[in-house]
Amino acid sequence: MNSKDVDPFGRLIRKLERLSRLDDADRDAIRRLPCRTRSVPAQAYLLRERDIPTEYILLIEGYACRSTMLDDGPRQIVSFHLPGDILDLQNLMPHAADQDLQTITPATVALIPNEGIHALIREHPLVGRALWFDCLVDAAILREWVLNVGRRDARARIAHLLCEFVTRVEAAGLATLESIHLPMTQEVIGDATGLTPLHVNRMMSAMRAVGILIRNGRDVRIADWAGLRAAAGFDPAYLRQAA
Amino acid sequence: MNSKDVDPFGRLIRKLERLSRLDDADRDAIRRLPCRTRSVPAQAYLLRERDIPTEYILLIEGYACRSTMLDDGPRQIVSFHLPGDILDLQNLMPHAADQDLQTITPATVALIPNEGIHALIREHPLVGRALWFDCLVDAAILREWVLNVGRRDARARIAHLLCEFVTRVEAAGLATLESIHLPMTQEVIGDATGLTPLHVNRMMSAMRAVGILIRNGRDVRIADWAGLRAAAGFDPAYLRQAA
DNA sequence: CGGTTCTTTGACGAGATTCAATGCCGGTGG
DNA sequence: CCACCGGCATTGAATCTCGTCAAAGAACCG
Repeated sequence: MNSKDVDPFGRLIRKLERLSRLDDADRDAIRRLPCRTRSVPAQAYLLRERDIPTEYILLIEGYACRSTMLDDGPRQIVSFHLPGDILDLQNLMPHAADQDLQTITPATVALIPNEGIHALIREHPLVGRALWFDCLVDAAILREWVLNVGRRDARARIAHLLCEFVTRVEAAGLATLESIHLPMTQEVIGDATGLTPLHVNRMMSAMRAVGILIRNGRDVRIADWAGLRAAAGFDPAYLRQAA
Repeated sequence: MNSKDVDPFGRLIRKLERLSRLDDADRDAIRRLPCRTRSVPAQAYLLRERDIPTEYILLIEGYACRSTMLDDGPRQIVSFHLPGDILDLQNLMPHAADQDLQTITPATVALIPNEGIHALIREHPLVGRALWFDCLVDAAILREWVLNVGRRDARARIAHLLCEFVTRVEAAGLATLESIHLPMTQEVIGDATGLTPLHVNRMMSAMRAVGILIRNGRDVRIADWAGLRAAAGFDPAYLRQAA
């Protein structure tokens, strides 16, 4: 048990403050949110399509994604989530989930009753504003994904995905460029880029061959950040975080 | 000049009320928003990447889209917009535009100074809430687009795009299924689906051949809604509007 | 160690792009 | 009112990227 465990809301607060100002009362209100925390294994479903959620899911540790299955065939991942993300804020508009939420690594989550968040937003407009901004950033990322999947070729698509992920992880203070460990398998990368895992493999091998990536066992790292960025045509402006 | 012209905010108010409750004071506040209206031709840029917007753009008549150009080559359209849509609500978070906004038909827009919208949100929380919900719906549409472009084949992709567009136009009360006229060229459809206009043409010819679409001169209409829906695997739940 | 999951390799096939031309519709001006 | 012009749609053939099939090898887990 380290100090992070006693404040499940630390990363959330830090993220919101990167987007918009909060005052002490706002931070306290967030910290007093009712919640229960759970540990879940990798590949666990946190929420399934058609479920009616009664709690918001705040990711505290580990990585997760949102995905849809196309008639039991191919899967499309539409977003990745980091510690500090509320995974289903869209649940603000009461509705059955229209996608699956799944961990990609072992994770711990905090479950917050709907009414807790609703009261927080009602009584703390600055928090509401920051959460709204967070939704806007998510939407900007989604627009970039449409572009990525729609118009880039396989190599650039994968490179762009990696650039975005690494930038987000770094901005969240979870790792540095050198120490970043990619938690996703080639299959997951394929599901996020609209490619088959086999083709992902070919492209990643090619990027290793030219020295952009290096591998250590199953662990892939970025060897040439400038090269990766160039391959992706990556411009981080849409992520709205100072480099 | 018909009665619609005198209330530029009518469609916006109607859309917001489909998402969340407003009271009389809210509606009045919207109607009193300062604005100037402009007529613009088809294919006109309303905002370009890197512009710093000072006014929100409310679409009053006609159709528009949001797009990005990939290194002066292929274009990706990431959303279509209907009358009643505010085209750059993300401008709530002050930032240079990261995409282009362009009309696809002749259109009329209302330009609303930033501070007008900001004051409206500050003083009318129900309006803020409805606008937030509107952002959530937009995000749901974007997630569906990622899936569309990432995992469906060309025919299903085009069919899905048409289903979504028609459903939105109908829900907004702009036309009925029978009377709908598609305002986009095959090139525009290609830019929205990540396909070349030539391939769009082949797929649309195929759909005409099996009786899903019919053409009258340059005007394409839907002849077999059930068939189109089936070809697309379309489920309108994500649009959050009662059928 | 043994089994499972993830990664890798090679050959082949399909769907989409590209290239090259032609045809059609609709608007404009003589 | 008709002829021309420009944008949009259409067609066919060649090419290429990515997907599919089949199988084996490497890494991690207990």
